Amino acid sequence: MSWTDERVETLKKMWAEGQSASQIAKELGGVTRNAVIGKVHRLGLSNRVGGAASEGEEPEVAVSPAPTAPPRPEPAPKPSVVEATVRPAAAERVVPEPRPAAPAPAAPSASVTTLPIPMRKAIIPAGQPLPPQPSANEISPEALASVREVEKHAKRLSLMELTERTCKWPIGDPATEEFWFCGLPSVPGKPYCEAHVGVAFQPMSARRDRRR
DNA sequence: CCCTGATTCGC
DNA sequence: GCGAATCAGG
Repeated sequence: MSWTDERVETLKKMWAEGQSASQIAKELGGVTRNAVIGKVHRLGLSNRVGGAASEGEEPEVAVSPAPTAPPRPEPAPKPSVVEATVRPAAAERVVPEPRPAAPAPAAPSASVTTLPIPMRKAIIPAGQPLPPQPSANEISPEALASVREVEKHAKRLSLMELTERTCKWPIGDPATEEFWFCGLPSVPGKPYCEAHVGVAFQPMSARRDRRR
């Protein structure tokens, strides 16, 4: 592969957006991140922003006002399909992506930290109706408990911190602060970790047998 | 170990 | 000019 004008354009664009060299390399294909970095330097667009020089990461918010397509965890095999109970005023939904994640206030018990009693909205997000959530009874109680246990140890990654080797299972309510991605090591080739693969990919028979 | 960018240097 | 190897770091 060679650096055609088009490929260079993609490189410039992505680099400007703050994409990492490896992500750019994947996008372009046929080149390694080293090649991308080498090219970036030759093009003289090294330090992305005037300031900072050293060190590794943290996308540093807002470098570009109009990001094209924010990388999102592939829609992937939907964790448990749905019998979405469309809510009344669900008219203006913007995110059609079905998501797993439990509606329950996550791990309530010990997670109560030391906060007074602020956010009430944290419990009732109101506004945008939540995407269809797989009802708890879609999976066996044991499995559910097991997953909950694992989720306590989740790495709690943000969208930007996800990689091909991190579990992309969302935990919590996207409308609140109580939201993050599992982040544990994903099963090679799968988008989720061992525990979440278990609840995400269920044999049809098992699912049917469990339905009421 | 995973990942990041930076540099070097033979081709 | 190119990019693998290597370095330095989180």
